Amino acid sequence: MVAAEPVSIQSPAGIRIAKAPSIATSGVIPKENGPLDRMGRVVPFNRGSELYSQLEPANYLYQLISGVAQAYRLTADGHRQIVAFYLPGDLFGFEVGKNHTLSVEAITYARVRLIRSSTIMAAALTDEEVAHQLWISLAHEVRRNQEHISRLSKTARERVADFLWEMSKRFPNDGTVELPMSRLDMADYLGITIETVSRMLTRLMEMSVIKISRARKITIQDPGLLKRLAT
Amino acid sequence: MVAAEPVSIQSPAGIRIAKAPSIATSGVIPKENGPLDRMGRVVPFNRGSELYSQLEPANYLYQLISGVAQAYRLTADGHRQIVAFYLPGDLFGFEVGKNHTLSVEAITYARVRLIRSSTIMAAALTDEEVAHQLWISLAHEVRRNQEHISRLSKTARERVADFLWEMSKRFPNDGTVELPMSRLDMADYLGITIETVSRMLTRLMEMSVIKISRARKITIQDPGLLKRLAT
DNA sequence: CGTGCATTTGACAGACATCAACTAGTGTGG
DNA sequence: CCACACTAGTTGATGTCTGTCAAATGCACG
Repeated sequence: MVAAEPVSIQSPAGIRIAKAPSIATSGVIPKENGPLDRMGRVVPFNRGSELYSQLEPANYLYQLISGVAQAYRLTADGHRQIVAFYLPGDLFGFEVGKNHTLSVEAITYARVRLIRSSTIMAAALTDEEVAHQLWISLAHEVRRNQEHISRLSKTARERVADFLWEMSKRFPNDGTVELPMSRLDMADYLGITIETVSRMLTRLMEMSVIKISRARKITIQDPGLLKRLAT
Repeated sequence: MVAAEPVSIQSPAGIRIAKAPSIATSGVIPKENGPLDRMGRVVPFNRGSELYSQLEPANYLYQLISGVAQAYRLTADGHRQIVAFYLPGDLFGFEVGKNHTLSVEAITYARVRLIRSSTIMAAALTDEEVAHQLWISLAHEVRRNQEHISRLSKTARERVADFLWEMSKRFPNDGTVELPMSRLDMADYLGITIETVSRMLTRLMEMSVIKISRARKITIQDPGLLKRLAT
């Protein structure tokens, strides 16, 4: 039962969040009132702590209540590929085999609902709402992955522009985005280097497409052009 | 009812397969005896014909019985990104919205089981086997997409090597692979140009990792090295 | 007000794309 | 059945984009 009690091991409630920058990601509205709300239990994770790890047995499904998490894969040669960012409402952790193939870590303080796979599978057989919710969540994950695949065969500028565009849609705080992730996270997600990410952001700024107040606080000044640059 | 009767419009039974090259993809063993075998109906598609298209209403789920298909997205600037290759047994076509976000076309003659989404969803609520099969298929698609995301942040040589490695696993004809797709298809899947695909294949051949009998008939001579080159 | 990490900027090198020409394999028509 | 035509695939020369290495700057926290 490796993953049975992640809280007590990885993020004891009450511990202050280490090195948390003053980022208002907590302002993201948690998705509410799904049919899963009464299942499982909610567990808090501190920034940087792992929800689960590659090769670990997969017995739970995870629903993000608040905060942001990232799923990544470490290759033998030390490279890290971030496969997805998870936002409130996202359901993840389904596996075809017995074990997880990705690691997932919280990149901000996050509250996560853990539900036993067996429990949810049983519930889906009797409760149409649960089945529907599961279906929608999986289909969403498939679609986001497909979009990311498209993103990864674009130029660096297009990837960065597309990334900002997606983030501005997923964090609907008018035209300003508080990025919860570092440049390195963005780079590992977009399959480019941090230097290239930085350069492309600078170029977008020079083109007056965006305004960079602080490194992680970015305002979309010309959404139309940004979208077009994302192709 | 755009997609209601694809056969009669797109691939009338009895018509000879246009320009079919002498490729033995029909040798791939169709997956057998799933719980879906009695649902829907089986429809033949000729090489090059569309199973469904981007923006079309999504009312069906598709299960490939035999042959090979590819899912792709066309962008405004004319670029084509192939998101996935589907092989016998694969289930696809689930969408979160009302319409498809990808187009899917057969790249060999293919037999495809079409099942109404509403039918299969209803069946999943009463039949545990159907629910399980659906779950497994979706999870497989998620995993394959995740692996493709990893693939797309590698070097060209690694992408090609990884591609060959995957194909040799998915078409288990001992060490020889009959590729059903063109170099252009491979390029659009791997996010590189046909010239680069060709050069990397040549390099792998020069390294004695593979042997290229004909352009699409490739023998893996050194599986260990191929896997290592795929990183 | 420093200290340390995150981010940006610069110079240069390497990988891949592009443009162009050539070769080989496949289907067609005599 | 063979020759031709056409498309698919390969190879070469060159340019551009992105990676790499190095250094400077800025921001958050103590």
